[in-house]
Amino acid sequence: MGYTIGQVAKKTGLSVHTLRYYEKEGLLPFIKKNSAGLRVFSDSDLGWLELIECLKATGLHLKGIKQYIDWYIEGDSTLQQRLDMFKQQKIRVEQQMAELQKHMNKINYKIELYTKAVKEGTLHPEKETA
Amino acid sequence: MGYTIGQVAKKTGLSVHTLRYYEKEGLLPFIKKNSAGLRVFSDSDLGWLELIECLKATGLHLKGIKQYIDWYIEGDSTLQQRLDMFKQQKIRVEQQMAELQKHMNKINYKIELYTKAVKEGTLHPEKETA
DNA sequence: TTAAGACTTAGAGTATGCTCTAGGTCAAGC
DNA sequence: GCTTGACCTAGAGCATACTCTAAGTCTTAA
Repeated sequence: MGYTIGQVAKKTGLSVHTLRYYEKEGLLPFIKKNSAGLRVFSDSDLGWLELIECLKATGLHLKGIKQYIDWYIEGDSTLQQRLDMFKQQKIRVEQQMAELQKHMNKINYKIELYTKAVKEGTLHPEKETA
Repeated sequence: MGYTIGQVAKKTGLSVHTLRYYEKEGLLPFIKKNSAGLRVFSDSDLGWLELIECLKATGLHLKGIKQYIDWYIEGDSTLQQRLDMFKQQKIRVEQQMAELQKHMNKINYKIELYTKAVKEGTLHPEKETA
């Protein structure tokens, strides 16, 4: 039930460097080291990495993620802060989804436009810029 | 039908510095300058800025955006490349949407979990890590 | 006519998030 | 015993995308 840093790198797609960097930044405070000083990642550590990815991908910086982890370590006195953070994050994701849909519409329009243009061999720039 | 750089900054939320930076990087090659050397942004330039934002927000780097603009300038011989780029971008957006939905699920789960925990005054860490 | 305020260029500086290097330890296999 | 390969630390270096500074111009209004 323990993984080396190399195994975790393969599993997650993160580099060994990045994993060490995350630990240095306080994002992986639960990793054990064995007698030889080697990191031993547990399944729970993999869970933390998943959460880090989730928060990062939804717009939180490493600092914000560290804040959450610090709250987690602090214990039950920070439950409300953590809940608020996830609620805030939810709002962000909803905004991101709406934005993404708008961008998708624009891209679909461009695909239509360029599909026609490729067929005709020319784009009429007086009708379409950008 | 012309805007100063300051007006465009206000309209778009980008900084004056960023607008000049974009121009320097070749992302705004159609901006005119008046006799005093001041930039005069047209509505078409605002359109380009919208497209830049769209491509940036969907994962293209400024280099990739510049590539598109260079193709645009090159003319009809690059119609296929431009179409392919938008198609590629569409695939990316679809992936991003799927990812975002997964993250949303995780966040919703956390909100449920922490809502309960706040009510009860404690989170049971043996059941939930990260 | 002079001061404010928005603009100009060239180029330096910064924040974020890696990414790599140097120099070293340790365990396994030939 | 020696090499290989994965690991270690500390710290330097890098890419991206800004962000700011210095020094100067131009327009407008008191």
